[in-house]
Amino acid sequence: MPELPELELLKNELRAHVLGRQVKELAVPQGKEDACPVSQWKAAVEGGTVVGVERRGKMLLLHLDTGFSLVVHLMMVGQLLLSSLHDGEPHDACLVLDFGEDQLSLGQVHLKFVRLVCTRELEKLPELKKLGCDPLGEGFTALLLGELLARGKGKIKSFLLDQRHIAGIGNTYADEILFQAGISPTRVACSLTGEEVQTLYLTMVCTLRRGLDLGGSSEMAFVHLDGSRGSFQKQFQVKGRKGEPCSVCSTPIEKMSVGGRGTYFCPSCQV
DNA sequence: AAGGATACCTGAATGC
DNA sequence: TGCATTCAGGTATCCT
Repeated sequence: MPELPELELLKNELRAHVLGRQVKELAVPQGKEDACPVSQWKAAVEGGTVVGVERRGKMLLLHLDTGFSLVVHLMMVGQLLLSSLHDGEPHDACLVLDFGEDQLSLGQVHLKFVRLVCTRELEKLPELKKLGCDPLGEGFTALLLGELLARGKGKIKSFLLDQRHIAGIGNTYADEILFQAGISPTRVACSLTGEEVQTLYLTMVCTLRRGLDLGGSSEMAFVHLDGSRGSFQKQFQVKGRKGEPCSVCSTPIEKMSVGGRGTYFCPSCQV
């Protein structure tokens, strides 16, 4: 599942490879034309140069000097591939940015999760407006996390997944973070002690950075711009490990449903 | 306003 | 082999 670290890696790769390049053509493959106003999009994108790449939560933003920005959410299975780096099979693209000698293709995701908007109007976009703070951003501190948690009446796992509070954490990282913090996924968010908030803050930042360092998690579909996979999934302590002994106390890892999401945890370490 | 339940979407795995 | 079903976890939306 692409979550914050995976999207952050893609952002860096896009900055390295497509920033400053001009889009010669925007191609919408056959069969996908009905999903977006093709001629409007072509007019807004073609001839434009990529002048900025940003990540907001799990969304990627490509800013063009035409005054428009592409806003993309990869959902669960979306992939971005750059033809000059990736020599495997071409995938089922729904959108292709053609830079002439090189093509960036967006695949496996429905065009309804791609937005083309005026860069000036960007902050009005509801999907962006609702996003909470970024756990790897400058302003994110243990103090701020504590203030957010104090307002949370639901379970801590659901709190972490709610993009309105903190943007970028998904089901996989949430489980790993809570395991590292020794906090049960069913604890009520506002019940965490000051010490637990501090621990949660540190493990959150640490786990996300670790995902970054290991090239992201490719348990399912995530790949880099060149098609290569990350390796963080090999380091999971709880995700997908139901029945296996906990790495700390050897108690079998359990699975339950929290807020309708599969949740792995150690019943002994996490209280 | 916030949280819970539900629906929809995709690919993978499973069953017949 | 191939089709239908189920599951998974993203988001959006409705309801309380």
